[in-house]
Amino acid sequence: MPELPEVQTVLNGLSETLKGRSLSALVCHYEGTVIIDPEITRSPFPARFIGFHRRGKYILLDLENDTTLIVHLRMTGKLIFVRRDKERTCGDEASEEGSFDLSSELKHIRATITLDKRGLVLFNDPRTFGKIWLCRTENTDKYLPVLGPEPLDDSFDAAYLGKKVKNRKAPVKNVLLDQKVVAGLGNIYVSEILFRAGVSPERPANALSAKEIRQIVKETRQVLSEAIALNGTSISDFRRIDDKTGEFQNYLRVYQRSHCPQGHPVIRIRQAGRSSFYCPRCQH
DNA sequence: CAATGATCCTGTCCGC
DNA sequence: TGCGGACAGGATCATT
Repeated sequence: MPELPEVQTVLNGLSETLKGRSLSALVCHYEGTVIIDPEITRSPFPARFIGFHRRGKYILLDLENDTTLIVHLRMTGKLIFVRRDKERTCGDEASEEGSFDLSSELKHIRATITLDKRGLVLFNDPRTFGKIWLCRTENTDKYLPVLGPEPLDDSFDAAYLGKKVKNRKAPVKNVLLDQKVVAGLGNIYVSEILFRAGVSPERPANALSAKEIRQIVKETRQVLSEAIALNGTSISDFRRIDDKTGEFQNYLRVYQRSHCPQGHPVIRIRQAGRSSFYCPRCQH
């Protein structure tokens, strides 16, 4: 379930791998996965990648010819870079860390992003929720929903969050998952942030103290920064574009844990149709 | 506008 | 062994 740190990790891999290269074709293998802006009237290909950005959980790849490729991985989306070398016969590549069994992935390839003769990127997505849009760059905002501030930007501060929670009596967990409040958080990181902030996910958002709001902002920054530095959380099947895992799953304190770091039992409740993990002795 | 629930989808897991 | 059902959950839509 890619959230902001996982999306940033994928983007980092893309910008490294695609820099200086061109997009030469975009093929959809599952109806609805690829959406083309009707304002694109003639083929923009080939087009060099000239910008690599992230907004919330959206990946934005700017291309020449005033076009932008937008990718949202949703639940199970995965981008897989496939190198097409002339000589792939030597066995050393297969034994490299990060190699993967492509044949087991082929069943769920929903789109192919063709670069050049030497490589392509496959969009693997078993549950088909993911999307790829190709739009005119000036239309990018029309293809993105309304999103709150980036949690790592200065604009996401206690004053802002205080204002947003003031009229929300829903549990703080639900409010932090709302992408219009803050962009990029998902189920894993909200659980971790609230644990570190010592706040129960069940607390009504409008009942938080100023101190707790400050704490949530601070821990949001901290948790996301740590997770990005560790290339995200590979809890189910998240992988980087070279199939390497992230490392942050080793540092989760409550998400899918039976006990918190203090040794107290972690309980699991259901909120807004999703699991929340928290420690009732550490979080109030 | 806020809150809630259904929906989309398929691999995996559990109980019988 | 196999089958039905629950579950995983990001975003969107409909309803209250």
